[in-house]
Amino acid sequence: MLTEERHQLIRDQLAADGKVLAGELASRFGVSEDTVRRDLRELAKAGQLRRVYGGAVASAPFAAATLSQRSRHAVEEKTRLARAAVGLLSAGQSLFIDGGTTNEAIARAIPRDMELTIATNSLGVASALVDRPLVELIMLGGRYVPNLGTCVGADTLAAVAQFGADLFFLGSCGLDVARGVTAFDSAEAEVKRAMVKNSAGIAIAVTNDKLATAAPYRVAGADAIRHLVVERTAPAATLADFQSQGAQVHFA
Amino acid sequence: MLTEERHQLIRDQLAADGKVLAGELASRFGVSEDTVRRDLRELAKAGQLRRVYGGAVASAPFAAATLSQRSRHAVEEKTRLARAAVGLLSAGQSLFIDGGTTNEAIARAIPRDMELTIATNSLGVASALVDRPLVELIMLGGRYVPNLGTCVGADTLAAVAQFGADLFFLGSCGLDVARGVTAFDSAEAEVKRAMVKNSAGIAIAVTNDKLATAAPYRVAGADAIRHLVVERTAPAATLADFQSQGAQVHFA
DNA sequence: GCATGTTTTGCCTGATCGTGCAAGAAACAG
DNA sequence: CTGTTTCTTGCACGATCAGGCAAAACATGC
Repeated sequence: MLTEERHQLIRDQLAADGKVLAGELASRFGVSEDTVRRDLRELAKAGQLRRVYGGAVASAPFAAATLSQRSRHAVEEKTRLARAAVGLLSAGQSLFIDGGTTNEAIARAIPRDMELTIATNSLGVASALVDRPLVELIMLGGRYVPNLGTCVGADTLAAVAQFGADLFFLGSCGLDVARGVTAFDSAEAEVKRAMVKNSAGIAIAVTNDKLATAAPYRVAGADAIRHLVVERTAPAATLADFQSQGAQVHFA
Repeated sequence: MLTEERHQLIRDQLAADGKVLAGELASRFGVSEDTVRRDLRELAKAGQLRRVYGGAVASAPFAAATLSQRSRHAVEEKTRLARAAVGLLSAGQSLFIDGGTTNEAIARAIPRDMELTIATNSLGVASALVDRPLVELIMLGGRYVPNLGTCVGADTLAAVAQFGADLFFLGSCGLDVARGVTAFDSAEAEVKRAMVKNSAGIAIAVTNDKLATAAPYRVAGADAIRHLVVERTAPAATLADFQSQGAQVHFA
């Protein structure tokens, strides 16, 4: 097995799982742990991952948010949501993809052989898409906000205005039938609103903890949601409310 | 068996498997490993594959390119260059940082306690900076080009025009006293020129292999370079030429 | 046919790189 | 605190590499 091959497999697993274990890689590759450690050290030096005791995790922006803050359960759940969300896509579409860990999972779940045009203001989403040769990637620039992992501001709004999407994967901070989709940050909400305006349809993938909650800044009404991707365990009553507003519900 | 025949078979297997092993090819073709190595070397020179220890892999999609296209030595060398380049900075400055592996190394080398405003069109540079709380990061959006790892195009130019920098870390494809700084790609060169225009000073960090070489598209004249960061082993004659054009030379 | 020059190939040599092993240091868990 | 796991460092061995050299294959011109 080529050294290069191992490096690629490590990158792949990092993109998929967000982490790798030194011992596990060693037995999978049939080499000593020392060799794996050397591989990890090199990749870390090249900035492609962050070394931690026992293995490595994806380098920012995934890692910090994906692994340390969230429970493992949430990661798996989001991956499931992402797989279901990707089912809404068809080749040749153009998309807006918003920031947030769920949307990053969606970006990672996009199949490598699907041709798409994707505009995003999230560095995490963009990073997940860089090695998809069939994806035309438009980065929506602007002032980067570390807490959000996305770009916002006047420059971002100007860039959004130049793009039209068939579908918008909206990252949601709060989702309530009465309040609609809401965000915690004013500038963030502004960008989301611009994306809504330039999209033919809106899709939202959320974990249960976001359902029936609201944040200060309004992005869109509940009736604007076309597709809602939720966990199987989502409360039926809440879902029925959204369906009555015209949303299609998809289970992960 | 014709040389050309072998080359075609190698290309075929690369397209199918993504990798080839020197020893395996030798026994399959019934030639010595040396011959296979020569084949691989030629194909690599023509950019049709990427040579690695033990064989070769399909030439690089971005992720692989960033890291491994370069030898271990190059990574270390670039890290050294980066440390020296960071020495040019002082707190409170605003910077343009261009794409390229050397500039990504510079971004990683920026101290965590330094306050800076940084605009970049490179996803790699941006990713390296996301967890630096004191860095105000401006992402220059646009159409993302996988081969370059940067955003280019009209949107990028518009974003560059809105920013002014004290210093511009220019990624150089070719650097020659007569031809100046040159790039391989037309759109890339255009963005670089816009950054040059909006910067008070230009800094370039290069490994020896870029010195005294040129690419098709001109970015700036040699006299525009204020700081040139080079390896200790850089040829003195070449450096003297740049110094006579007004560049300060810094050794890694 | 024959001589000459070029290209290709295999082998050799010294150098480099990747790997596993061992010892000591460091990080973690109880 | 103690014991365990993981990590780094140094070392040795084998695999792989680039460059030089000479023989063989091939092309070219007379």
